[in-house]
This record gives sequence, structure tokens and C-alpha cells, in this order.
Amino acid sequence: MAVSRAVLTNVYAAPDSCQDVRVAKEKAASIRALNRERITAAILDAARDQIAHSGASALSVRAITRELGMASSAIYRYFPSRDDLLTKLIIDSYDSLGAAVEAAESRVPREDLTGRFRAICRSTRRWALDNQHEYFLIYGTPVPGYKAPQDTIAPATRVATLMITVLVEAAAVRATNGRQPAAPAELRRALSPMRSSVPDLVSDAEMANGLSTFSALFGAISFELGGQLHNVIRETETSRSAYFEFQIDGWIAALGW
Amino acid sequence: MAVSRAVLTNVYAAPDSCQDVRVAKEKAASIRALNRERITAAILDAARDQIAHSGASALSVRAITRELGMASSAIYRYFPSRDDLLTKLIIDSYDSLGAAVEAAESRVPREDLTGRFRAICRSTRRWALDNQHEYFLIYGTPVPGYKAPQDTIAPATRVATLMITVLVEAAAVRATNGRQPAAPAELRRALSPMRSSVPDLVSDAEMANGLSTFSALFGAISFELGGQLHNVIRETETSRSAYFEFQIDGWIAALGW
DNA sequence: TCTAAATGCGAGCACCGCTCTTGTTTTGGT
DNA sequence: ACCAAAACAAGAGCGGTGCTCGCATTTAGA
Repeated sequence: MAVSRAVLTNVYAAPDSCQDVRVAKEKAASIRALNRERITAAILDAARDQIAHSGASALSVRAITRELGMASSAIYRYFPSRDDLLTKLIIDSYDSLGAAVEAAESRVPREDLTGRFRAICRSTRRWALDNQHEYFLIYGTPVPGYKAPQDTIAPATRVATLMITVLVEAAAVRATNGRQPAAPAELRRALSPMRSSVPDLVSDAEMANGLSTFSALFGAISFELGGQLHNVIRETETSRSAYFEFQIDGWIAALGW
Repeated sequence: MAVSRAVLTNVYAAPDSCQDVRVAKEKAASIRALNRERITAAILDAARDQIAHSGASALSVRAITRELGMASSAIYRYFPSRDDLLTKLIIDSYDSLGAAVEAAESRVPREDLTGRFRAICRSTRRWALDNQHEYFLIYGTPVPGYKAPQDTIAPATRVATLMITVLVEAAAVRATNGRQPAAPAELRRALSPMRSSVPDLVSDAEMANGLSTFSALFGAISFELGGQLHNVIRETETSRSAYFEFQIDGWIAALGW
């Protein structure tokens, strides 16, 4: 109806006439396409709001449509199911985290390897604290039946890729002096899938170490966000951050840097 | 009705007459009390089945009552809400994990500190692999509105307590040789809540180190169970376990043992 | 024995994800 | 410029959920 349509357009950027926005050939942004974009964005925004406020389990498509003033059935023109909506949100969360970490890491001088490592750890924690529910959307309880679609894996690996890059550069520096002992055959086999993404100059032990540190980082963050540090570490940001910095030092030491 | 009652009693241990089972004073097990126990246990069993099969989010009280042949409203005589049922299951899971880890640790000679540490790590992982959904019930995404009741905290600390015990004994051994440098004031303050449960002979750094290692352990397990090691570590038990053992070695080294 | 508490049941409420039908709007080819 | 086809919005409806309430029955304790 005209009513709901008006609501929808109100929610969004000025419904300027679509004709002055280049009616060029190719995909000349039609009214349909523009509306679709706007409404899709509105749905995602509302969904993000809901998740930020009360977590992924409370995400309700009916609540979204209610807020947007549309019929509950209309949303299925944009997302075939609640799971597809969640998938999109998951991808966005991965990208949001990835972008935040990449931005923080890029601000550190290239030659400062430990500084870059620190930046990765800190910005990951920072993002997690600022987006708790989105963090658990990604690193929390896996959804029973849910199988991660293909298009989630690329965004999912952004921060891991960054970590590997730093690890590789660190290995390159340290490879100049002395060869390292070979890892046990079983560990080598275990690492074989990861090996294909990591140059040979990184030893098996360095790879395993890096991965272990990586999971320790997320363990630390999950502990803090999950309340496992309640009555253990003082609940002020200064204390929490001091403990986190202590952990970073430990990880750097464990990496042999 | 007699029908559903029959079903219920069938599900459970023989409904032997309650009179021969000491009609003594005090809480002379009445028919009511016995049935209540039986039905409560049946509900919990069915709930555990559901969780083990498809996770906590899929836990449905109606499905439980259906399976037990009772009216959906009847379950509220036993658990006032779905959340209370979940709370009970959470407590049970904590206890189950705690008991498993305590049993494994107790089998190692007292003087073998690293062996006891290893036993804690391994049995925790083992339990998590065997009870994936229960693990995430405990260490997964925190429920938005959920506030852990008082009676969960004791079971929740069983494995942590065990870990602290080993840490303390290790500190006692190493305290004989040399004092350790004081930790920064901020870290000391951060650790103050934990300090009240840990004797003074454990230094701040040792405490923080132990805690960090503890969270790393759960980070590692969550990574494995959460699928974060997919395409990273080979998905066979031998490979997974080899990588886990490598991590244990790293943690022991980080603890300075 | 007799009252009060505990228990079971069914109807019902408000919500959920999702489907199907109907009627309207927009698009694109002729 | 017209018209069939596609996209879309709305509403009713289905089966599911957690939970409440009133009523009948059973048990406990005085």
C-alpha cells in the first residue's frame, strides 16, 4: 500500500527522483532496483539493531517487518529464510571485524612486527567488546544444522590471513639465522591443510605455534565477553586491558619473538 | 490420567511399592515424592537427549512432554520455565565436566605436576568432544538476558579449582629457589578478585599466566569444536590430538615448568 | 475423615517461521 | 504505445513455540 511504501521510503535516504541519477544504459537503476536496495538495507539495519540489542537467538523476522511497517510475508521477497538473513549478517560481521583489524594493523610501521601483532590482538578485542553479539554470532555456539555457505569463508579468513602475514614475515626474519628441527611426522600431517596457505620458510612448529596463539587470542576474548572472568579479573576497562596486555606479552614470548 | 501415568512409570525404574522402603519418620519417601523424583529425572533425561542431538537452542518443552506422554502444561509443575530447565542442565553439565576432569586428574601420581596438568587438559577436551552441545551450553554464546543463578557458580569452578591447585603446588616447588619480580601495580589490581582464592606464594605473574593458559585451553577446544580448524588441521582424531598435544607442550613451556 | 496442597489436563493466548493466493505495480520486448 | 511477464505487497492460514488459567483428580497431613 501507499502507506507502508511511504514508511519505507521515509526510513531511508531521501527518495530523490531516480531519473536524474544517470538513466544510462546497462543497469540503469530502475525504481525496482533502487527500492530493492533500500529495503534490503533497511531489513539488514533492523536486523543488526535487534542482534546488537538482544543477540542472534532473538532475531525475529516478524519483528523486523513490524518495525519496517511491512507485511510479515513481504520479507521473503528479499531473504528466502531467516537462516539466509543470518548468513548475510554473519558475512557482514566477518567483514566488519576484518576491516577493523586491517585498519588498525595498517597503521603500524611495517618493520615493527610485534607492534603489528599487538595491533591485531588489540583491535580484535576492541571490536569484540564493541560488537559483543556480533562476535558471538561468529565465534559463539555453532548453529546445529547450519553449514557455512561458500561465500562466508573468504570474509572469515581476513583476520587469520593478516595474522599469517605477520607470522610469515617474522619467520623470514628469523630464518636468516639457523635452521629449525623438523616437527614430528604426525604434527606435520596434521598441519598439512594449513601448509598449502603458508610458505615453506615457516616451519611446522612456527605454524602450529601461530595457530595456537591465534586460538588463545579468541579464547581470551571469549572468556572476557562470556563472563568467565567474573570475580576473577576486576571488571574495569583498565584492569581488563592490563590483563589483556599481559597476555599479549605472553603470546609474543611464546612465539619466540 | 491413568494412561499417561502408566507411561511415565514405565519409562522409569520399577514402580515398586513405597511402603517397604523405610516408612521411617522424617522424609518418609511418599508416593508423591517418589513420582516427583522420577518424573523430574525423566524430564531431564529427555531434555539432555534433545540437547545432545540438536543443541540447546532446539530444546523444546513441548517436545519433551510429547515424548513423555504428558500434557504440555504439566511440565510447569516441575520446572517453572524453560530457562529454569536450562539452568538445571547447565549445572549438571558443569558437574559432569568437573567430575570427568577430577577423575582423570586423580589418576596421576601427585608428584607428577605436568602429568596432572596434561590430564586436566586432555580430559577437558575429551569431555568436550564427547558432549559437544553440553560444552557449548557452558562455554558457548551467553544467553542475552540470562543471569547465572547462585547455584551454578560452585559447579562452574570445579575444573578451575583443580587447575589452581596444580598451579599452586607448582608454585610451591619453584618458590624454594628465588623470589620473583613484582608485577605492575595495574596487573596486581586487576588480579585482586582472584587473589582471594590463591595463596600468596603464587606470584601475580604466575596467577595471570595460569589464568591465561586456562583460557587458551578453552580457546583451543572451542576452535576445534566450532569448526575453526576446518581446512586448517586435518580432521582425524590422530591429527587433532597431535596438534592438541603440541599445544599442551606449549602451555607447559609458557608456565615455565 | 476431611481439608489443603499437589498434580494432571485441555483450552487458549500471543508469538514464531514460513507458504499460498490474490491483486497490484513495474519492466521490457514488440 | 501496448501488453504479457515478472516482481512485489498484503492477508489468511498452518503448524510450531513458551506459557497461563480454570477445573478435576489425587495425595498428604491434621
